[in-house]
Amino acid sequence: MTNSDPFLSEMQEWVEVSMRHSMHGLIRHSKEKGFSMTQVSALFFLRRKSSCGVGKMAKHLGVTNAAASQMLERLVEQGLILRSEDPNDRRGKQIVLTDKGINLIKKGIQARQSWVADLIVLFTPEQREHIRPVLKILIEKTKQLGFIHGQGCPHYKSDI
Amino acid sequence: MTNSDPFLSEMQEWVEVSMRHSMHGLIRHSKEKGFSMTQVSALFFLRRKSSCGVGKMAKHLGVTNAAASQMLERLVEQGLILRSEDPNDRRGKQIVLTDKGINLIKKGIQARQSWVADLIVLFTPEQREHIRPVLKILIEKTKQLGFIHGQGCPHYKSDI
DNA sequence: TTGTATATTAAAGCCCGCTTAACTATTAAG
DNA sequence: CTTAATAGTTAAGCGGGCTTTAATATACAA
Repeated sequence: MTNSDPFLSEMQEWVEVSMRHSMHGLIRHSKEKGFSMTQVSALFFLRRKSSCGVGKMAKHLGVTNAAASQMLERLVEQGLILRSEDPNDRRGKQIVLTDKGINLIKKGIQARQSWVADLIVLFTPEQREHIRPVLKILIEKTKQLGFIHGQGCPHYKSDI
Repeated sequence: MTNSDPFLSEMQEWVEVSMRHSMHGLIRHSKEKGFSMTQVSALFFLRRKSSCGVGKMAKHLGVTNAAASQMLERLVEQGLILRSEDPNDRRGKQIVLTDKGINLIKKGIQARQSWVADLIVLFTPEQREHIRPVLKILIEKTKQLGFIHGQGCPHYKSDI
């Protein structure tokens, strides 16, 4: 059960501690604003996709079309998304974020990242310069990973 | 709105990409097993605290005592936690994880961190040796942060 | 003993998220 | 044109998670 690779262990520990702080901020923010994780997940997905149909959203969330349709209806009522007919295929709908929805997401991201501002003041300028190139390569490789996964597993790309 | 500090931006970008992968794994795992985020959050909290009372749990989750009591009852029925009388104060209850609950959490953590194993193979041995000391200091400082926050803000320490 | 504070439980009711099944509307294929 | 296939909505129903309100049990203090 235990890890023999210290590099893996350290990476996992870093993910664990950073996740704890990020989730703290995001969950508290969502709860205060009265949004469920499903709704937040849907909004984050829309932010990445710019626009999508009901079926795409359902696939992303891993629920039926009916469930997605109902959930999106609530988001429309709250003024967070816009749902209009797809001009190319009138069977479909185009769903986009409203300004209100965009602002809500921005607040969510801020809440999720607020601890980072508290963290970085703990580093000296020398430490920062030492950390930066490592961060860059971590980000770069992790993004590659996302791309690879995106091809092999097109459904359920969580954006939270 | 935009960040002038490149170090802050890079740290935030890292949080964003790593969160996406971690949440992907955790949400999918929880959904497959049929557990809500509230339940998962409660189990993670118990894992950190070893044991706690209903009131503590309610404060952690940000809900009323009644809500926490009901949710814990469901976890008892599922065999994930044990709820017994506190011998020191017979008004209270002691809640601890069962082996089944511990195993479920371990699976959740694995699901959350599975992408890390895919990530680290992308690094050369030289890169790993370069990254490791940086990870150590990031972890160390972030843990300090958690401790500071824990004193100023004793409620709502999210463990997810 | 009599309050008073603390902690847990029960009951009623609401909303959310999900499912299945049935339905409408549009597009594509024969 | 008829028949399918596709996209989305609607309705009924279930259970979860939450609240408020009220009831209960224990501990401690005057």
